[in-house]
Amino acid sequence: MTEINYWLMKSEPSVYGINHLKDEQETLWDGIRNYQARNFMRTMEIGDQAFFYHSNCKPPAIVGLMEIIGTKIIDPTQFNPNEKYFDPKSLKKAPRWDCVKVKYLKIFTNPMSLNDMRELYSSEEMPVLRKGNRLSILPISQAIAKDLTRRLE
DNA sequence: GCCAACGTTGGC
DNA sequence: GCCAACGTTGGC
Repeated sequence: MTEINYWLMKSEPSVYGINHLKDEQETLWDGIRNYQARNFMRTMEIGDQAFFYHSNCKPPAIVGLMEIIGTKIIDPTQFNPNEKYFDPKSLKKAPRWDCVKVKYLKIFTNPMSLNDMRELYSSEEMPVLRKGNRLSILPISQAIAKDLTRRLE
């Protein structure tokens, strides 16, 4: 049995929330312009699962679950001058940014807020709790993922 | 709206 | 390669 990996992916609900994903069912997770976050995406594999985190809202929380269904996809927004995420320094020959495709799995009836997470886990075991961590894509350990899955229904 | 934390840029 | 200036994230 091969083990899947788990991730946490942030998005602002006013920009693209879990309900948007539920409506669309699938989406490209594009617009990531941070190398660390990009590098995490590059290690994702099809079948991995990601917890959907609502950021910059009240309260910040894990609200849903999704599955990675496509990897190492060149982010099309980097080449479009009309796009917010246009990167004039990215060359078609050597694209700087790529992304993954995700599929909606579920919305949790009882989301887990950032405060809840702080009470349940330490910042050592859960990177999203680390002070000043602004990365929008982060790994989640097997142990935490298991616990989250058990608590979130 | 504030601001701490941190990433990126670019002059030198 | 250093580092000041600047931009962004995101909790509060």
